[in-house]
Amino acid sequence: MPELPDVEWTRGRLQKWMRGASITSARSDDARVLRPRAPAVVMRSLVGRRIESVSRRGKWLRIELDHGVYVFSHLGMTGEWVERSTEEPTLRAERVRLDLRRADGRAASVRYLDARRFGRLLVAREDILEWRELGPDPLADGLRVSALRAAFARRRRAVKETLMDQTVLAGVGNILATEALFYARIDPRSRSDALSEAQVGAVVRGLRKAIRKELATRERAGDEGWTDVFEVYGRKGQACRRCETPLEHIVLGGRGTTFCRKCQVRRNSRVVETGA
DNA sequence: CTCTATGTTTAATT
DNA sequence: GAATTAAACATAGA
Repeated sequence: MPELPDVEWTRGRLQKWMRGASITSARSDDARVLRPRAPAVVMRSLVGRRIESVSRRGKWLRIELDHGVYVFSHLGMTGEWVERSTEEPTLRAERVRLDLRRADGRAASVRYLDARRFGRLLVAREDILEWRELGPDPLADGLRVSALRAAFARRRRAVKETLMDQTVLAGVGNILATEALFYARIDPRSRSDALSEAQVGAVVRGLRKAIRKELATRERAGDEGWTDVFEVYGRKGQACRRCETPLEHIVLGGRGTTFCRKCQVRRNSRVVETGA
């Protein structure tokens, strides 16, 4: 589930479920998700706290409790938060359970599910390093071409890898990077430091378009499931929607990467590589 | 059985 | 030391 649009959608739902409520019970025995601290210790620190707000930077969620306590949640690859009744038994892949008492006296139960357990849940009294090191968030801070171009210029990696670097931009994952580069008509293998101002501008517009599209898909779906329709992600071998050419699939930085070799032009600097 | 997966961290290598 | 690359993590689904 987890890129900026999914996490933002999750933030809204968590806030709706939790704001103003108090935690009556907190349970988890999952040492992996709660790493590096002991589950019982973490859970004990939550009982009795009231939830004030839920915020997000990049792919991190920050649930703000009273007494200056923060719960940081990262969804990893397969994490999700759901709301159930307190009677609902433990769900498949349920790792954390928070039972709540709302302002109106009603009880509710919010669960964190995560099959692969790449996600994390941390409790702290200040912002954690992973949160502080994040680059600008496209929604909270906006995207600025000049700043992004400067960050691009400092890296020699492929533009897709640079886009997914969370210290460059917070929240861009494999889907958003793949889709944005298709909209921008730039080959994902292009070195980020080879892009012109105009090309970085195209990447920024591509990111905005991809983010808006995914947020809209989620909003429209409400509580129902939805199917994301992508331009290129997950469409290896299928026809490019722009020129019908079969889409290419490569591995870049260890991640599957789909693109159109005809529409997406490679932008490389002319500087000769060092070495043989 | 094999391959792939919306992410990040860590060890190894250049 | 900085940068890059591969492997690891854990599980489900095609």
